[in-house]
Amino acid sequence: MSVAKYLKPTESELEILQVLWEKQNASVRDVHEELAKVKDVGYTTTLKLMQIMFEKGLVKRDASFKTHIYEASVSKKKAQKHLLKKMINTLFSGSSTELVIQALGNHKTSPEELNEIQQFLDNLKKR
Amino acid sequence: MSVAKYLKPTESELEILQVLWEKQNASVRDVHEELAKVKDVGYTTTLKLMQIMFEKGLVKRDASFKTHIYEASVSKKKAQKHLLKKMINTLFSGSSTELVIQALGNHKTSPEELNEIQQFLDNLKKR
DNA sequence: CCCAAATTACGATAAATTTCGTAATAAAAA
DNA sequence: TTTTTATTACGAAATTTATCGTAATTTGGG
Repeated sequence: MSVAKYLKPTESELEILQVLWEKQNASVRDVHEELAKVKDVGYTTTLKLMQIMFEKGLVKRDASFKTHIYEASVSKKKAQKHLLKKMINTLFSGSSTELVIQALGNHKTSPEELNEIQQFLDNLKKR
Repeated sequence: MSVAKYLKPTESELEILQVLWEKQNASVRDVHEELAKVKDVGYTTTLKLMQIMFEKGLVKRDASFKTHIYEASVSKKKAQKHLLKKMINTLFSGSSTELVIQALGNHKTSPEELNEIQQFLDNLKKR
């Protein structure tokens, strides 16, 4: 196996993970109501997706009560790290510098944020 | 329509675009041989995918000869811009700074590259 | 205890993606 | 010209993802 399945969320799965990362843990209804704000989708669709995610190991759940409580089994940071790396490799010839420059160039970044990044760079160089 | 289809390449389509961006233009065989280096896949599969990409408008092709010559119809830069933006929104709460720090933190970046980025930042601040 | 409301389980279907075999076509070689 | 070789076209099947209706289950209220 090249990469574990839980690091390859689909679009819909990622949307659900978003909610779980934000709320820490949530029932299907909680998640569904968040999704329903921005998406026209049925409750059982969300339920089914979350059940599948459970089978894949993408989420954990506490089933001791009628209403199961779900939680992401991958941290947001880990997912970010993995997907970012993948993007750097597939779209930026493996160069994180290229990606950084692209990211800063395309989006308007405030002076405060630029300072923050510069400070971060300075710290990196010190090591 | 929310987003044009050509900005939503699938995994396999992205692999093919990689090759086309690198080679500028290429026949199905050219592309296939590149893919075959890293992937076990049949020739007609690559062909079919490229035909579908043509129908979607993801690639252009010159069919005046028997062997059609393909070319990406989206620039690498444009695809980078779009997919990066999408990732920032879905995974980094819309903050490019967050993404940048994550990207630099996770990958070992050489002092030369760090300097390059700093220079880039300085130029950004001047405007 | 029984019922109503909410939830999960299940299964079927649809849609999109990926795969490849076979046939048709074109070009090059003999 | 005939044969061989390479390529494209076509269509079907397999796989993955997304959708939702209906049935079964659980639980809290009356």
